[in-house]
Amino acid sequence: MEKLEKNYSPKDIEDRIYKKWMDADSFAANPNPNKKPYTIIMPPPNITGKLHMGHALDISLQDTLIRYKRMKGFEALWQPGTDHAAISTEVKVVEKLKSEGKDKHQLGREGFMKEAWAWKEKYESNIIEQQKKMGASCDWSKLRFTMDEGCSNAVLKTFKELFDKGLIYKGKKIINWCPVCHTTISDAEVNYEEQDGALYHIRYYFEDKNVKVNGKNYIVVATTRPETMLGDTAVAVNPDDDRYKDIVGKYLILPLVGRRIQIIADQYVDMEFGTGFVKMTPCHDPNDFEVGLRHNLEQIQILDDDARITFKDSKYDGMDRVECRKVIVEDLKTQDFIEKIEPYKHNVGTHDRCHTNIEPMIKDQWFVKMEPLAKPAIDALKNGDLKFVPSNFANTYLHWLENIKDWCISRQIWWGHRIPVFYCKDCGKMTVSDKEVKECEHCKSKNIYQDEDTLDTWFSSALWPFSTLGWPDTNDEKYKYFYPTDVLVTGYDIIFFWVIRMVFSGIEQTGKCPFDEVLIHGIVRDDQGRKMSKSLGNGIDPLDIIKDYGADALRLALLTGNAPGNDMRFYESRVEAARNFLNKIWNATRFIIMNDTKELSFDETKISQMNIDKLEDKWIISKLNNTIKEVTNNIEKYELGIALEKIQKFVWEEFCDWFIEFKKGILYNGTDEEKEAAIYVLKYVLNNSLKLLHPFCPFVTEEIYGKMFDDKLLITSEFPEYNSKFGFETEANSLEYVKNVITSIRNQRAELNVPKDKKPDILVVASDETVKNAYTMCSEYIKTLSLVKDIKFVDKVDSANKYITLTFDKSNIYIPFEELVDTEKEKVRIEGEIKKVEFEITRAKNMLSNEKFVSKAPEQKINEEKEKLKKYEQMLVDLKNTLEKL
RNA sequence: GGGGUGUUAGCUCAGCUGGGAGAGCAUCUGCCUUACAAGCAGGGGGUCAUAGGUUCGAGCCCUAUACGCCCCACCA
Repeated sequence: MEKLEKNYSPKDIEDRIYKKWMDADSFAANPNPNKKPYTIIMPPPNITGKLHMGHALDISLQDTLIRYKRMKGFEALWQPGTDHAAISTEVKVVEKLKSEGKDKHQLGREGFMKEAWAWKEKYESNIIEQQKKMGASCDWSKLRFTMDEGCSNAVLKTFKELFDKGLIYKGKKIINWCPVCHTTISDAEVNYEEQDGALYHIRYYFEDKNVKVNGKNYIVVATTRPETMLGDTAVAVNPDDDRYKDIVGKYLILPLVGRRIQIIADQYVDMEFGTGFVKMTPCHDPNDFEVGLRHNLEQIQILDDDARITFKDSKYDGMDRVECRKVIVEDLKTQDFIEKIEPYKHNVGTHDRCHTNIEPMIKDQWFVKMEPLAKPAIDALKNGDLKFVPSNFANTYLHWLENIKDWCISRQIWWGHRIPVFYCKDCGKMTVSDKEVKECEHCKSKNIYQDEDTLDTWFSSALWPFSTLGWPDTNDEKYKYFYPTDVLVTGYDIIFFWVIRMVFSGIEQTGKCPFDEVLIHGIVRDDQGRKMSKSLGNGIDPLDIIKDYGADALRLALLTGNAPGNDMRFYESRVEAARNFLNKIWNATRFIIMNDTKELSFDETKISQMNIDKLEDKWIISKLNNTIKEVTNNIEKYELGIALEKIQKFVWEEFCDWFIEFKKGILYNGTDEEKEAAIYVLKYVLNNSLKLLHPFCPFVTEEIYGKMFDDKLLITSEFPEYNSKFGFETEANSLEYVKNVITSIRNQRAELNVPKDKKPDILVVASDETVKNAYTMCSEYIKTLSLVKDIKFVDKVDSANKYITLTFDKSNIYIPFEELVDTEKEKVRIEGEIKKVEFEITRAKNMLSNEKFVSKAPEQKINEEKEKLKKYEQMLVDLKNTLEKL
């Protein structure tokens, strides 16, 4: 066995260990009839930049699960890949080109695509490097990309099938337009931001000067976007609004424009708000658009793709939308059309990628008809085919699906999957195909051209769970074996974007829900609870943390004490604590190696050879055994934070602080046989601890395991199993009793400031054989760990005032600190103890005398209380005795 | 407006199906004890937001209130 450095130093080991796994092909997962499959598909990171803390959490969770399942004997596939991230990437590439003095349109579609692919190559490899640094054990040989050939085939196939079923259609509808990115975006990509604006109250005069309302010959409409009045084609009131019943159907003259528009009645209008009149701009407001359809209103488009005004033969034509607003307001003021202007805060839709205010516009776009697709996705959840962890996210999921609108999937950008629709210049008909198209399928003309638009990025990621596994080839072995996948791990922020779309696409295309469970995690925030963002500059690069503390420490920091679905704050001190823990286990190993002078062999398959005769051996093995059971249980329920806390507690407290301390006496002064036995148990516990820990902090555990256990690989070892033979309940209880004794003596020493070199004999009065045995068997430990010279059993002591008295269940300890005992203080202390015990007795008595408790509580609980009562009553007698003697 | 969620130690958070409140950090005391000062030993610190209710028993379940956060809708 090699020696270990004094301090754990992650940077010396992590890259080397990762290479070791790669060389051994440990991450590979392939269809294997002898094993059960376990599959996680990685949410593909966008190739727009580097990974952030959120990714680090995502990776840590998935890697922990996949490593655990791998060790549990599953053929565990973690399918990696990246996402082309259509608009986001296109924006980045355009920016890059701009900085080089190039222009997208100059380059042309082909030239631009070349640049974009180069970008992809570069950023994809960065991302993969980072994932490897994190310890991600994905099967890299299966790396995929949403625009690779297989995924593209899946997209074409899906488009074609949905089109043939009538679930994809082209239509002129109102959509969200980003004037900067020059593309439509889906409803999900619109973010509403509160902005300061104004509510402009504008007078619209009646055409017929004789018509009056409230004694005036005009009405007042309120708007936040006065420039849109150029596209007004009506004014609406609520049909139940008694104030305006008489004027419905009358005509108004649009100020500045002179257009004749009618007053219509529609339920959409809220009578309570403002004046009760709403101007209708069907082309530039989604609600007005709907009203317009109901009333056959004229649609007048007044904005172009740059959000400049298009209003022929007017001074406004060609003005920017913001500029035009000022001019229009000025003109309205001059001509006395403005009633008033109020400051007004309101929500404005912005593009989530570039934060530009979006403009609703009517355009000819491609849509997915959602209602028929949503229903099976709703059913999947209701049937239990799909589960969320934590379960409350199911509400979010259902609410979205139950209120779903059609999904606009066409984008006016180049980077993405081009819509597989071809138009014939001769017959004018469309050809939709998942194969190469050479001619019009209707008239066989070769005079065809392809739709210029590409698909929403989520269209391809929706297929990710099966497109990565070989679909549409349903005979692909990977698909047959690994699909449907087991769990999807992702943040709650993309349930709408991604999770839902994968579910309905999976059900529609493969007939199966693509995963059984969705494990939702929260956002990693900064130490003040703010979202990490570029604009705030408060982001922490996972790589910086790894450089300082190692990936294992980062993983532990992210996983410890974190509950599914909850946000967490990231503190460097958390990482430090994690690193300290790793150093602890590192040094425990070092201790074992140093004391294993004969380099004894250890065969983990032959536990029966182990000599488990000491009390502390049975105790630690029983503790370990229980830890294994609980931790397994926690991991299976995705309670990784709890699992990790339990392992850490076991390793640090039970193993290091107690067990190793117990064993020091034997290792320093024991016989060879005793030493050998001790080393074996130490190795056994360490071996199992490493296995329990490996899924969480793979590097350091693998490193230690390699040094300790013949250079075998931990990653492919078996996860510990609960062993019913290792209960040892009685022995474990005895040792816990002794621990309590040791702690109590230490406590008194500390309270009284007893110097270390003062080692008294202690007197023990024990009323029970088991207790007495515990003292005898552990006498050496009590002596060493609580600095006691000797333990003497006596029947009683005459006078207590020479002693500090400690009372336990069925035993009392008397420590002769004659000159240190302040009788008065000691009395106060004992009286305090008596009060505590009396409180307990009262509590137990009350419970047991409560008829309802006795008749309704489970028997086990009642017996427990009876036991407690007995124990405390005995202790009370002992304490009172002591007090009397003082 | 609808939905979700939070309020537990000085700070950040755990607390599984209801059965005597936990961790890390911080803090105080004493220790350079030959695995580890990235450590050891010991201590202090909580009316589990408030008010009701269900229950033999509530941090946990129900109702209401207060304050906070998130998501959806997007009233011109």
